[in-house]
Amino acid sequence: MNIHSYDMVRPTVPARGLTAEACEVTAVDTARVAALRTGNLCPTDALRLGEIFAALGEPNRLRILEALARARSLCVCDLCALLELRQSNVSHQLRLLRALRLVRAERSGRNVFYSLDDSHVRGLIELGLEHVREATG
Amino acid sequence: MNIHSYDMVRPTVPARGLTAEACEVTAVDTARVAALRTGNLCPTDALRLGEIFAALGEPNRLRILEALARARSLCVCDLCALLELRQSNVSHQLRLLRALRLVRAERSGRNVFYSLDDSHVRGLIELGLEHVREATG
DNA sequence: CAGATACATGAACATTCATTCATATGACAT
DNA sequence: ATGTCATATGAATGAATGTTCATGTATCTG
Repeated sequence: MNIHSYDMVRPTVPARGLTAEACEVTAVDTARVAALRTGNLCPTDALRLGEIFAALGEPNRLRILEALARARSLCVCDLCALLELRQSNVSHQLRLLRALRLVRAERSGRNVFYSLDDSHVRGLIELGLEHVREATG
Repeated sequence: MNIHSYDMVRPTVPARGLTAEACEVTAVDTARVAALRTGNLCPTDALRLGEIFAALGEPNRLRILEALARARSLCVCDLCALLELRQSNVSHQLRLLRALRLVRAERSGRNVFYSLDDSHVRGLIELGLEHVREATG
């Protein structure tokens, strides 16, 4: 995922591996495939969706989001302390999460407090946990 | 995310960047941080959860899952044709998705048909899309 | 203003990981 | 058995990206 396009500049080149490739397979149910092609997820939605999941797929970002889901809001230094991560690291992750509108920043004096900018994140984490806990058994 | 541990061998070393790090911050709300520490997401759940999201965070895997969500089941070659990906590529992705119990394989003659092994995946995709479509506006 | 604190950011580095090629396995037909 | 088709897998490689260091910016204090 071209996740480092968080400077809000959408990538102009197709994401890695999304270039058209030859399909070397012969026994294809052509009709079915054609039918599925219509009703496809539109490319930009697919791209954004992938970015969201990629953001959640990084352990430290996930921990940040999970922490913010429990605490209503936390400043950067509290996140550093809680997660035992370098301030620089946390700031970089927060920048990405901000760009994806997953978190929101609010300045208060010298501190910047972050909170979830989205009700869906909590839901995604919970739904994911359900799967994990079922699959583990 | 240590996603290439899909040989079902859980990594014995901590994932990248999860090693304990010094926290160089001074002005921490210690009480609050301590309170948040309890009730934390347990490490193994966090790891698995990250793996799930990382799996969904890769464009081609996401496209595979989205295709399987619409079609009830598809063989590898149909997936290749639909997504215009190399067979080898698709097989590798499917292997990962299998290991995470996101898809299920069923052999039928020479073909192997894949389907979603999990009701949550559909939900995760839908929830993610909701966010994307809101945030885009 | 000078110094300190909290956070942001750029560049560099190290690692992960997606994709490909080559090849192996498994199933069916002849 | 031999050949072909469908899929799986190992190794290699190139690109993406997480983390760190060094430094910059903003806010408060004295």
